Amino acid sequence: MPISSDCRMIEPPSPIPFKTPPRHERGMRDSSGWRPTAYRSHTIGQVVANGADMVGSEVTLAGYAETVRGRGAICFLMLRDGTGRIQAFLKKDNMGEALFDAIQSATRESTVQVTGTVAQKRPPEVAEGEPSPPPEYEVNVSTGAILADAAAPLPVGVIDEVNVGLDVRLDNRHLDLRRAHVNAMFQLRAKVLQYGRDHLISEGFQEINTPKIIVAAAEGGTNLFSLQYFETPAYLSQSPQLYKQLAVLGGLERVFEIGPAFRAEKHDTYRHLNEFISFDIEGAWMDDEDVMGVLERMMCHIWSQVAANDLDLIDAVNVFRASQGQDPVSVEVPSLPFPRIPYCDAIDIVQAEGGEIEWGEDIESHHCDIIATQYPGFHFISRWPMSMKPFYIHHKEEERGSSGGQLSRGFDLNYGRDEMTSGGQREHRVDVLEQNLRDMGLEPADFTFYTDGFRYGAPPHAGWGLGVARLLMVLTGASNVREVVLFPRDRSRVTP
RNA sequence: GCCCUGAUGGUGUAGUGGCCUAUCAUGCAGCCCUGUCGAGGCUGCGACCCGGGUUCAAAUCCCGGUCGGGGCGCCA
Repeated sequence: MPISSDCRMIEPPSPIPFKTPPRHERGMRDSSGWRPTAYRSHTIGQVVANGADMVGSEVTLAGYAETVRGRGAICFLMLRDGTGRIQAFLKKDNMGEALFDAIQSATRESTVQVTGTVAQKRPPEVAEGEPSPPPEYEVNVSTGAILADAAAPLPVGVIDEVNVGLDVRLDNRHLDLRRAHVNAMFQLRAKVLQYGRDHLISEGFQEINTPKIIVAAAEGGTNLFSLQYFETPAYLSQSPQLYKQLAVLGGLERVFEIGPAFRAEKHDTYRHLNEFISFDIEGAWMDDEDVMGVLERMMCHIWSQVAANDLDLIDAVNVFRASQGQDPVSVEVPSLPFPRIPYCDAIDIVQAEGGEIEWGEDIESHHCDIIATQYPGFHFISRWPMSMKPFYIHHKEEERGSSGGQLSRGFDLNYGRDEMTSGGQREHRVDVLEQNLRDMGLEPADFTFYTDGFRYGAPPHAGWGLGVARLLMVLTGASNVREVVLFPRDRSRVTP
């Protein structure tokens, strides 16, 4: 369409003269500090928030055509960008007829640029006795351009209330993301990572990055994806475990990493993916209790910051939930400390409620359901049997379980039935590490890539790994991790 | 890998052997309308996952396949 070739380019940015209240509209970004760009003089959010002061001034806006209501010689275009939503009012008399017709017949979700003057919108008719809504503002368009046409029909409706299957949504994630509640979930994800970072940095942790292409497993157990690294067979990392420990051994004291982990397991559940983002920390001179403290303080910080700053995003999620007949989610800041349930006590709880489990067996999901009835929020399950933990977990000889089995300093953080975090104090004595390997039927000579790091002095240390998507599930009420992962990778999905 | 369950216009659905030339919503297309705002009115468009079988007759029953959903297992 020739019209798209003459879209208006904006002069270079000037200082922003606005004081925008944060988040004027549910789920929209605060753009009060955003500068003009080549394609717009203002964000829609800036005009919506400052409309009263801007009446009569000319603005150029750009966004997605959410709806186009043609009325013959006039036309209402609801324009949306990531910061807000505003009505553009087009009158055939006020602009070129070809442009008017082009915009009036634009398909939904086409991107459109308009230039016009800000005006107060005529108030909608309200029923007798109803209060008039607060004044709103619109743009009386004098010129514009269609930047990119959207094909019709859309595979996923952006404002339709029809519920769309997850598979169709993920195949069209770029469109799915335009939906308010989905967009809000990913804003929340960024906030959770931001607040988590803020908190760890405030406790002296520094951010690191570790390699994801490795030659040997950083730890045993799970299956790895193999690949060819030039002439060498290699794998994708399943955990930063070894590397964050080496960083601590190297004197970085307190480190964290937010990065991908890959596991070639054929699991197919709402809470597992084959590529996921793991939020890991490791700290020197710490034991399991110390890092549990870091974790619960971080959780508390994240939840209280979301409660203070981002409830509009939660609201956006709840609006959608209400349309689907689901209960709203709420942000209840957890109190400190989180309950600590030693493994032995957890077994007692499950047994007392009729669950079948013996000391030394794993606490499975249906057991967690039982525990969660008594501890519905965040809770630690600590001091697991050494036999159930990897060789690098620390133990103290004298700490024995109710049946006499060796306990470890490994712990999990659960919420409800789901495991959020696994962590523990690490074994820093190389001779004990090697004995642990032998106890588990493994050959120390096969693990020198790991144990060699411990031969030159090692601080006692501890750490944990947190599944970011699982945390988001708790915060947003999502029932599947795929909801809160942009482009999830599971057993049957490698695209888009 | 196991058990259960499902596949109908672009999307979400109704439909338990003949009443299906397939329901409804949304969508899409066209027309009318110079202030709509969940716009409205009118007219259209568009679907039974694939292959085989049973039957006079299959969206519907059977078999196989493909692809989903739920539960579980596997999973530091």
